[in-house]
Amino acid sequence: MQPLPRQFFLQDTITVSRALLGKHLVREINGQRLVCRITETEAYIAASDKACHAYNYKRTPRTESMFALGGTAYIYLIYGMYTCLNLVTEPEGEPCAVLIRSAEPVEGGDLIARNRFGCNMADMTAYQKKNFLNGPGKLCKGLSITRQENGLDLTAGRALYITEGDLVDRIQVGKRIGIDYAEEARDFLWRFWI
DNA sequence: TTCAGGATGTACT
DNA sequence: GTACATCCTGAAC
Repeated sequence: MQPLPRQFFLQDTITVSRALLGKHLVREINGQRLVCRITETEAYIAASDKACHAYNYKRTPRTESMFALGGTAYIYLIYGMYTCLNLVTEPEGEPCAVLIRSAEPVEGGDLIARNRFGCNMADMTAYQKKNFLNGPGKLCKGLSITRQENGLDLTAGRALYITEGDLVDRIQVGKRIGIDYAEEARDFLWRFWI
């Protein structure tokens, strides 16, 4: 399966956020292929969004990769111990991105389970199954995504990329999570899930 | 099943 | 020094 092309990521951020639902996120590491289906996303848009790290085009070492053109990975450390994966959107110089909040395994499930819990999928408890990849930090842990992948080109078809997945028809919309500090932006309906 | 609290380090004031 | 696009544990119910 081919990686989605540059053009996909250069679209409007909300459009990309919705379009990413059902797509497959592919992680290649140590010659292994880990694939999961994206089920929840959030949009972050520099120009209008106080919750965006690059709000008002604020450029810092951390936000640098958000300024790259669409199709770049923006990965940062949160709360001192977890990483979050974002896919940069829009043309170069527009620091916008989509946070991948949750997913479900499609291929390489045992390897993902080992990254998460140190056991195969069949040995996971009911609680672990329910909390497998349903959060941005959990997803990165399961797919072995770290800040080393920050700035990576998602269209090159190596290490990390997106492919066509499943068609999706009932998209849910709501407020974003964990950004109560962001004044009016906390009420933007920029979270999408299946 | 829900809830409070702590872990932990980087970015930015 | 403070806040943070989170997650896990343990206790109460």
